[in-house]
Amino acid sequence: MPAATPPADLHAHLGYWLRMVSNAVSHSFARTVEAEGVTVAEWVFLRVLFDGDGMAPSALAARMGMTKGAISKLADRLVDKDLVTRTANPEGGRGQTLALKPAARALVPRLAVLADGNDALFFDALAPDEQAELRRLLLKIASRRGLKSAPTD
Amino acid sequence: MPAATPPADLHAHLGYWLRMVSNAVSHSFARTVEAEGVTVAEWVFLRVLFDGDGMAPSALAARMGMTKGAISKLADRLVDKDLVTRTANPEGGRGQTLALKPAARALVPRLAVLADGNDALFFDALAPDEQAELRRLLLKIASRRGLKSAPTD
DNA sequence: TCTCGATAGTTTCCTAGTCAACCAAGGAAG
DNA sequence: CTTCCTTGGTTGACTAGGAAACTATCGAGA
Repeated sequence: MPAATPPADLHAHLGYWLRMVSNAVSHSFARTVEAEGVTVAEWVFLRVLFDGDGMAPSALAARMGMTKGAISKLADRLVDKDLVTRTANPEGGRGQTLALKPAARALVPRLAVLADGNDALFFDALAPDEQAELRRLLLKIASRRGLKSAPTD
Repeated sequence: MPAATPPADLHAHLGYWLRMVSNAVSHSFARTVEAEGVTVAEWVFLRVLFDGDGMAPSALAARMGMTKGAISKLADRLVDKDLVTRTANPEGGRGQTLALKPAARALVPRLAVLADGNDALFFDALAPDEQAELRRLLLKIASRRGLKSAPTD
């Protein structure tokens, strides 16, 4: 009888390559936005708030796929940076509203440009039709698995 | 003149979808291997050591794309779990050798099965030729950007 | 043979998350 | 009206990793 089959190589898994490329893209983007004094999670936070300004933390948590606790701390940081306001429900109840300050509203478009540039940096290695194909495949997996919230890490 | 063009939507970026799918795959895998009492980084560590047993920490760091510090701590944990031995250079010098203990050698194939299963869980949403295409595209990006070390987070 | 620079590993500090316990505040059912 | 359950948000304990300072060793060149 033959020797036991060796365990699958790391490189055999699509998940491996996905993680490798994804990490490289995210890491590069993190370095880039650092110049604007912001983290990737903060960028997502601000971008979500840019449309639909005035959201509850819980809504952001759902939208960003993070826990309430993480959003709470993230909001703290952004308030400290004078980018976001946190206003309690006027009727004294619970529930608060997070909204962008003007500085953030001015910042988001600049960050968007950086995001575009970072995307191009990696995906311009592919021809336009290949980019479209990659998008299609990723969306197919995402929809099959019911993924909907934004990744941030 | 028209209103200023709005900043690109989060979903417009390929990096967004890449991160979303990658995170989902990794998170799912993390949950899975948890049953074997191991983290994803530990799995990669053990798998790398499975071939080429007896490696220096620095070699592992390079191979896994992690810092020396992270490897040092990772090795600590695995030694604590009785999966890895850390032997100092017999000649008293610096440089040490990390190697798998029998328990780890038995564990790796089980983890490999879990890795196979996790990959299938997500990528079976694609037809075989689509899987091949996805692999080709990811490899193309990885090679263009000179990515070579294993991702672990 | 000294010295200095590169290399190997560890350690400390920091960041950014999760998880789970907690503290309201609402609202429904009795 | 009151009791309880649920929901919104904060906090504290914990984890994993990066960066950089630190320690120790090796080796090359004067």
